[in-house]
Amino acid sequence: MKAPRQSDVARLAGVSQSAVSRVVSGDVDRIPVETRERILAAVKELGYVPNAAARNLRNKRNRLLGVHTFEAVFPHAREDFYFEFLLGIEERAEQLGYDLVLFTSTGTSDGRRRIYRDGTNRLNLADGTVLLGAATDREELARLWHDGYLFVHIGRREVPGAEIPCIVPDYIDGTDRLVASLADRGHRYFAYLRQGIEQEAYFDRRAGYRAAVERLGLHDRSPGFRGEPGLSEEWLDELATGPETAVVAESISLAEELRTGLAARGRQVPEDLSVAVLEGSGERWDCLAIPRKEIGRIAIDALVARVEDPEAAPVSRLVACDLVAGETVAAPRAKE
Amino acid sequence: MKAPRQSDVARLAGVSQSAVSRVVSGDVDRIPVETRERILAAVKELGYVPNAAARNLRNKRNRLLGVHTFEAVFPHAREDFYFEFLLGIEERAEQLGYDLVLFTSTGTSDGRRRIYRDGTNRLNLADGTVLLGAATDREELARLWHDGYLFVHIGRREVPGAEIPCIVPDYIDGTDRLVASLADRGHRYFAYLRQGIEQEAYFDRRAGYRAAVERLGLHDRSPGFRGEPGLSEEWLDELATGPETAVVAESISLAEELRTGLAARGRQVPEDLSVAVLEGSGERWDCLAIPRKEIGRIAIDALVARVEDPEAAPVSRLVACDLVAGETVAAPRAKE
DNA sequence: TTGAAAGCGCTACCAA
DNA sequence: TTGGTAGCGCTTTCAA
Repeated sequence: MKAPRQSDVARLAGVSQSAVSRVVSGDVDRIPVETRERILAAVKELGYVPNAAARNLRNKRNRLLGVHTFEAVFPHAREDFYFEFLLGIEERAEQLGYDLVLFTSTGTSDGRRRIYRDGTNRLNLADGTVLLGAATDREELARLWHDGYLFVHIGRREVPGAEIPCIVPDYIDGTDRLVASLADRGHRYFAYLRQGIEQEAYFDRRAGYRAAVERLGLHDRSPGFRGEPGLSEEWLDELATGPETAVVAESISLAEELRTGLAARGRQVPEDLSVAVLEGSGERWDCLAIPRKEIGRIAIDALVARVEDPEAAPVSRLVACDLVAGETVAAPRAKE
Repeated sequence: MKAPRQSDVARLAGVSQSAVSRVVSGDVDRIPVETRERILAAVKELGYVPNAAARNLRNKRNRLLGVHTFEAVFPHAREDFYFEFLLGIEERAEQLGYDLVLFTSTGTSDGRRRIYRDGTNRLNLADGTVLLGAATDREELARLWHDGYLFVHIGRREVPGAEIPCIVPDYIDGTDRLVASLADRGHRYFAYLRQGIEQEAYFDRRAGYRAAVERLGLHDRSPGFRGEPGLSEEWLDELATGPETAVVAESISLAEELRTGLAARGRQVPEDLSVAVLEGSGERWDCLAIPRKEIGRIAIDALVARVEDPEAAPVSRLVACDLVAGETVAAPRAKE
């Protein structure tokens, strides 16, 4: 019942162990057909299967890619956060013939998952790892990078002193195009609703917004544009009566708050005010769609490229976002 | 940039490699604190992390559990088929400090995943593997079992000549209890709607149904009870007018067909006829709920028990199903 | 064409 | 308490 080794196969076939190794690992060029068939027969008879651990040790390769999420995958998969990424990751890994390791072992009691635990990490089980998720501990990323691990991060993460390879939605360009499409429909007076989150992904949206406003000579006198988060009653009053005809919101919840506030003031979306959202939406908002599945695929490609060519330089990639038409944008209406 | 090994640490700390090994693998009893701290300092300075492949080769253990599904996980996760199982698997693996390998590499062009590919399999990457999914190739299971792999199968699978350890919902008992609960409410005349699927899980439901009918002295003259699948127009006519007051259906789709057919005959569920379903349901059917998450957890426990004690005998486990009350069962009404 | 042998990095046994 | 050393099963070089 013990697993047979190459030496067992070799003995049975009456050849040397190295011959067996050559045959089973497909380096078959210089082995006569007849010998090969004897070996293959012995392999079959004994039910020989190569020992993965030994191969890994020898080859420094695994055909194993890691997926590290900073919290449990499946509870969130349902909420679609990880889900689409994983879809792309799994699909591409399957196409390329890699297996996937889910790093689940380092969960802490608070539900977060760390990379290092007791100064050690298991990422080297895999040939390379995709990191994804919110609120990464930047120290860990920096250390990982310094330790020379092969990884890519989904979502932009800037860490001083390290150059993290990231696959990121191009929020700058996406936001810029979204604003441009509003301008195309005739909007000139804009307002921006900002969240209280200070993170790379939001910096990008703000940069894209500002760029479009300046380039297209649009007007924005909103607190959000000047850096103030949230939506005040005063601004709702302003929006209800002021010159603004289009609002760009960082989140669906802000957009919803806006719609409610406007309704209370007798204003409708999109008849009185057009609203677009800078994140994906299952509902009918006009919005920016993050191509999550594609990002997952690209992350695997980026990783595999480096696994298979260790000389290859780490690269970050921007992935274009789609503009999704909904029912919350219309042409501007002149206010009385 | 090359990963440091124990020998590097040893040199820096001025001790032998075996001392380093002892310290980093926690076998620390007989090492003076002072030495240990020197070693730990060297570990930290070099950023040493143990090589998983080497450990694995040496220890024959990985703290890695495999998950093999017979098709892609994520597309189906959404439909809730794999999802709840995986939730339990992930949760328990995390608690026990194991990582998970998703075997994605053996996808074939038709979307199915095999275990063996070119006579080889990668399951030995993991200490043990949970197999789950529909339509397993029984040959592969038999071979796996013969080759002495450590695995458990979610869902019952009988293979001649092999004794597959399975974690299965207890359909026999669950169906029996469901029928008993109908009988408790006063139902005596039953009908059974059978699918055209011949699989262990359905055999069990049928066995449980038969057992309850016989034990409780109930009546059933339905074709389904006698072995005929589907739901004919004739039977709908019979059910609309006959003595039956309760119907047990193997699937939601059969139950829906029934409801539609009865409605066409002026009969309502549950006023005229109570209906219970032998699978889970997001809707309002009275049904049997498969405790998927718990099964996932138990599968991991069963696997880990054997990983950690190779002497332990493989066991199959039955997991009790819950009866879920819906809106499709009522007390029987005397037919006019 | 074939085989002997040197490691891959680690653990654990045994001797000092 | 410490360290030398023998492998774990495999790949690959080098020599026959």
